[in-house]
Amino acid sequence: MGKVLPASVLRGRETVEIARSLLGRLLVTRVEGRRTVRRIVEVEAYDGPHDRACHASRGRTPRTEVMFQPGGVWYVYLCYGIHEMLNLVTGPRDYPAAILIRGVDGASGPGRVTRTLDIDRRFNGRATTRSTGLWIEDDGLVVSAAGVSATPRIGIAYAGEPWVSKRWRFVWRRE
DNA sequence: TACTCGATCGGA
DNA sequence: CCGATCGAGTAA
Repeated sequence: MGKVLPASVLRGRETVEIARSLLGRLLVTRVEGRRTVRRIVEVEAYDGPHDRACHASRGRTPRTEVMFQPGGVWYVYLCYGIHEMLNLVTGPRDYPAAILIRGVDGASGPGRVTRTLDIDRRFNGRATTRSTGLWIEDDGLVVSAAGVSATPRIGIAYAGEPWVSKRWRFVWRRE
């Protein structure tokens, strides 16, 4: 395995860059003794109160409260009444930002990621540490820039310009 | 309380 | 293309 990704690297302001750097890292779960390890291959950044695609752009509400915490906790919410969405909160305290995990090895799509790994809202607000059962590891794998593509984010047409056009979705295609 | 709509997915 | 399915957010 690798080293647990420390919260300190998630508390920087460069959420978009942090998102890109999550590609190739390992998403690890440990629930009731069962362990899963999946490499992250697709992510999306939701960066700050001005980003109209970011849930927290409407202000601090019970649901978005977790996004205002310092980076290093999970934000998990229910989408379309069916799908659990797994996000990693980033940035300093009171700066709402998060990274949606959209794909891992063998699971493409945010709803499939959580269904495959049995991740749901019970992880909301928990830290990204071993003790919570859901964390990220870095095993040193190098992801070459040539294998990473940046595209607009999915399903956020309502956000309008310039947010719909921001290329804040990152997909890693292995060579 | 009464709406509307969504960071999606699977099936027709 | 469309329905599923439910909770957050808003207006009243």
